Amino acid sequence: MFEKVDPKVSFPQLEVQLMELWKAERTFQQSLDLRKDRPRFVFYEGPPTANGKPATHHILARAFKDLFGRYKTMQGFYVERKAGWDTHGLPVEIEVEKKLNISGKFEIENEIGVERFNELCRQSVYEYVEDWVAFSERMAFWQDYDNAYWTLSSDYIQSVWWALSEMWKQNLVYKGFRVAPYCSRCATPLSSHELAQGYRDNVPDPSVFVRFRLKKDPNTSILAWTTTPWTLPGNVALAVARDVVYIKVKEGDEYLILAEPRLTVLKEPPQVVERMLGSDLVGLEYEPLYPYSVPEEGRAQYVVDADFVSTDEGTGVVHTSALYGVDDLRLCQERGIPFKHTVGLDGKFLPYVDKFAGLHVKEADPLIIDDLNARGLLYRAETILHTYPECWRCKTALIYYALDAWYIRTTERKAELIANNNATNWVPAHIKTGRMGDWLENNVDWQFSRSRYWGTPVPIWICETCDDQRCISSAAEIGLKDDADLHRPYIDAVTLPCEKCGGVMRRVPEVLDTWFDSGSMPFAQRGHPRHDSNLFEETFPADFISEAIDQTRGWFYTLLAISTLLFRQNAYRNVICLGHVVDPKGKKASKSRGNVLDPNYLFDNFGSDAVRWYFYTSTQIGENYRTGQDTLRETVQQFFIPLWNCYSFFVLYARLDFDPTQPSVPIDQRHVLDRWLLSRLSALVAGVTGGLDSYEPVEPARRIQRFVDDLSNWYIRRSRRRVWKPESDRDKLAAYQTLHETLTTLCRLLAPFTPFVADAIYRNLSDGESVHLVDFPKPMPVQDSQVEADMARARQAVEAGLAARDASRLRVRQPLAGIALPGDPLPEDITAIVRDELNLKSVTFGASEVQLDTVITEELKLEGLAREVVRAIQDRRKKLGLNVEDRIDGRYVADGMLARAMERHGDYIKAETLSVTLAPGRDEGFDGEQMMLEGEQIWIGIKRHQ
RNA sequence: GGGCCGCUAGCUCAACUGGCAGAGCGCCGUGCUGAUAACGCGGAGGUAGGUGGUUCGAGUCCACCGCGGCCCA
Repeated sequence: MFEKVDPKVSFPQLEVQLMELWKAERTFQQSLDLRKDRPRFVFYEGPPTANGKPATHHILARAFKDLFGRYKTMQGFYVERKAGWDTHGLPVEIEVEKKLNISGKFEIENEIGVERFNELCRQSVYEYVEDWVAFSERMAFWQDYDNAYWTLSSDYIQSVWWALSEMWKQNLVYKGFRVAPYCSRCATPLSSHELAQGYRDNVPDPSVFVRFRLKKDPNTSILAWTTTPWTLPGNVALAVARDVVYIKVKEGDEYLILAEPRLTVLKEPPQVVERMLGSDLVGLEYEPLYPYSVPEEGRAQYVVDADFVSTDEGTGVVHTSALYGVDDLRLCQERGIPFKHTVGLDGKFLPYVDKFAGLHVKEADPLIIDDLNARGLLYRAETILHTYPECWRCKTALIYYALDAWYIRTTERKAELIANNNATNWVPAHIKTGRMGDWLENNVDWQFSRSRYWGTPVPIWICETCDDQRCISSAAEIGLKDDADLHRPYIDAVTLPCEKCGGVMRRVPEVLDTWFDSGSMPFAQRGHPRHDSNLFEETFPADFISEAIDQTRGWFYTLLAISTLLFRQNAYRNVICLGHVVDPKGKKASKSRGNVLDPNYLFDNFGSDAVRWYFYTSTQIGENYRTGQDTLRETVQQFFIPLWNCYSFFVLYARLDFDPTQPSVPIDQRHVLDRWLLSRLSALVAGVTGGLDSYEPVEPARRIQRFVDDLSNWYIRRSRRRVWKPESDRDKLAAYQTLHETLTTLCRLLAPFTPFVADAIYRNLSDGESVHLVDFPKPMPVQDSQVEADMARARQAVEAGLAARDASRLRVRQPLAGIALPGDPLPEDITAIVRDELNLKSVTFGASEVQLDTVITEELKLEGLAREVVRAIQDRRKKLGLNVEDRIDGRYVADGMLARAMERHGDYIKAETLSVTLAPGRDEGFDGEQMMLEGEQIWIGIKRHQ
C-alpha cells in the first residue's frame, strides 16, 4: 500500500533523500545497463572550465542536457553521458598568478619557473572538480564522472596533436602575424580583458600631420595624420575612403591633398584647386619617408582604399604601418603589401633603422618629429590628450605590435563550413542563418596559438639551421612514452634532428587555444586514433548538444571547424542554443552589481527541480532568463504544490479503500470525468513527445503545467465526492484507477524534466520502482474529442452561471431552481456536472442567452440552510482535528427556519458530515460553538463517535 | 563602430500564416472549500519602447532611433 504523504512536503529535503537513494542503488548505472544493447543516442558534453565554482547559470544548459539524456533513455536509446573537463587556458593561469601574487611572463619564467607554474595550474583545476560533481548531482544532472575526459591528459593531448597534424598534412596550417596590445617592458601581449583594466584618460601624445610627396609631382603632398610618430619609419601605404570627397588645395607654393570634411586642420583658409573622390587617389605612389620599409620585392608606398578610414579626425588619410595596427595588418595582408618589423620585442628600433636604432619607440617620437621637420615633411605637430591603454601591471603605455602567430586556413573551407552548418538543426532556428551564419560568412583564419604556458603545446618543430618545419602527431613520434607529461616545460626540451639538413629542430614556444582542445572532444575523448576508433566512429557525430549562445564563436564553432576540416561534416546534428541567466531587471549577473544568485541557496530554498522547471517553462529557447527569488517562489507555488496536492489527495483516500490489484474498469464504463481526463492525458503524452522529438521543450513543459492545473482544479475538484463517499463502489474504483494511471503517467512525462519529484511520487505509487527505469509513455487509445468538446462547453456554462449568480448576489451554497443556457443540449452526465457546480435543480438548453432563475422558494431556502449547517459542522470537524473517516455525533440548538431545516434535511446533514446521530439539545462532552447562519442563531456541538 | 536577439498589463510571459490584445502572479470586491500553501466569478490595470512608412486593416511587414543582452571590431 502507498506510504502516507506529507501534504506539507519540503522539496529540497525530498531531493536530498532521493539523491542519496540514487547513489546507493546506482539508478543511473541501472538505467544505462537496461539500454546497453539498444541504438545509441549520442550526446556530447561541452566541458566546463574546471576553474571556479559552479554558478546558477551553469544549471541552465545542464538542465537541458539532462532533459534530453533522460528522455531519450526512456525512449529506449542508450545514452552515454561522458563528463568532461576543460582544464587548460588563461583563466587557470590567472587564477594561479593571483594565488602566487605575481603577474606576467617575466615573473612566471624567472621567479616561479614554468615547471612549478604549470604544476600549480594542474593542481588548481583539480581543486574544483569535487564541487562540480556535487553540484551536478544536486541538480540531478546524470553524467559519468568516473570516466570523464580531461583535456590535460596525455591521451587527450595526443589526439589534439593528431588533429592538428591532419590539418598540417592538408596544408591548412601556416605561420603569420597577429597584432595585439603589447607591453614592451613585460614583453607580453595582453588579452582583451587585461586590456580593459588598463585604460587611462587624458594621456598626452604627439599629434602630427605629415607630408607624403607624390612621386609624379613632389610639389603636391598627401597629408596624413598620426599620434604614433614611431610607426612612420614603418610606413608602407596610405589609406583613403573610396567614396569620400578629397580636395587639393594650394597653400603657399605647395599643394596638399586631404578629405573635404577635414579642411579645418589646414593652417590657412583653403584655396581649392581640385576636387576628387578617394577612389581617384587609389594607386598614386609617393616618396617613402624613410628607406627602412621599402621592400626589396613587391610594391609599397602607394594609396589604397580601406573601409576603416573615417573623416571624424585627422585628414581622412590613414598612414599605414603593417605591423603596428590591427587594421593596418589586415589591409596589407589583403592587398599583398610587403612589410617587415622596424621595432623589436623590447620596443626598441632594430639596428637596420640606423637613425633611431636602439631607441625605445616613445623616446624616438620627438626625434622623428624633429627629423621630419628638418626635412620639410612635417606640416603640423602638437600634443593631444586622449584615452590610451597602459599595462595594468607596470603602467607602461602599450603599443600595438604584430607577433608571430599560427593560423588554420579555415577560410579555404568556408563554403564547406557554411554547408555543414546549414545541415544542422538549430533551436532556435534563427541562429543558423543569423548569429552563426553571419559569423561563418565573415570567417577569418583561426589563429590558434597562444604565447602562454598551461595548454596543449603546439606540436610544431622548426629547424634552427634551415627553418624546415614539422608537425608531429603523437608522443611516440618524438620518442616519448604514452603516459609522459606532454606539457611545457618538458616538451620544450625535446629536440628533433632535421631530416633535411641534419640540424636541430626546436618546438615553437606557443600552446594551443583551449577552444582547439574542446573542439577536438568528439575524437579526443576516445583517444582517437590511438585508442578504440570504433567507439569514436559509433559516437560521431553527436545527435544533440546544448550550450548558451556565447558558444557560437566558441565551442559550436570549433566543433564545426575541426570536424569539417577532418571529417567533412559537422560534429552535431541538433543543437539547443540557450540565452543567459540575468537578474530580474534583465541585467547581467556580476559580483560587482551584487546580483549573483547562489545556486545552493536556490537548491536549499526551492529545490533543483524548481530551478530546472523554471528554465523549461519561463521563456522561449534563446531568450534570457530573468531569474530571481520571486520567480522561483512562484514556480513552486504554481506547479509543484498543486502537483503534490493532487498526489497527496489521491494517497489520502486510496490508502483507505483502494485495491490496485482489482481489474481495471473498462474506459467506456467510467465516469465522464474519467474519460475526459484520460483523453486529455493521452493528448498530453502525444504533445510532449512531439515537442521533445523536435527539440522544442518549452511548449511540452507548459502543456504539462496546464494539465496539472486541469487535474487539480477541475478533475479532482469535481471528483472529490466520488472518492470520499464511504461505500466502495465501481465508480469510486474507476476514479481511483483513473487518478492512479494519470499520476503515474504524469510522473513518467515529468521524469526527464523534474527527476526528483517525479521519482518520489512514482515510487510510492508503484511499489518502489524508479520512474527512471521505465519507458516514456505512449499515447493511449482513449482520445475522445466529443467528450473534450462537451466538457469545454460545460466549463464555459459554469463560468457564465457563476457570473450570473455573482451579478444577482446569490451565493453558490443557496440552491436555485434552474438556469437556461444557449446552444444544443449537452449529454446528461456532463449536464449533471454543471448542475452540481452551480447548485441548481435543473439546467436546460436552447435559450438565447444565459437566464438564471433567481426565485428562492421556502423549499430552496431550507435546503440552503442545511448546506450552511453542513459547512459549519465540517468546519468544526476540521478545527477539532478529526480524520476524514472519523464518525461523529452531533447536537444542536436552533429555532425558526434553521430548526425546520435541521429536521427536514437531517439525513442529508448526517450523511455529509459522517454523523451517526444528530439530535436537538446540549449534551455533556460535545465541543460546541454558538454561531450565526443567515441571520439566525444556532449552537452546534460535535464529538467523535465511539 | 558592425551583426544577431529581445522590448506586449505593476511583475513573468502568450497570441499559426497581418484580421476585435490574452494568461499567471500581485491588487480590489465576492463566492466556494473535509486534498490544496489553494480555487471560482467579477473588477481595476495596455497610446504594444519611440518615430515614420506599406496596407481596407500592423503587436505581427519595412525604415530609422532608444533601451537591454550576446558576439565581433
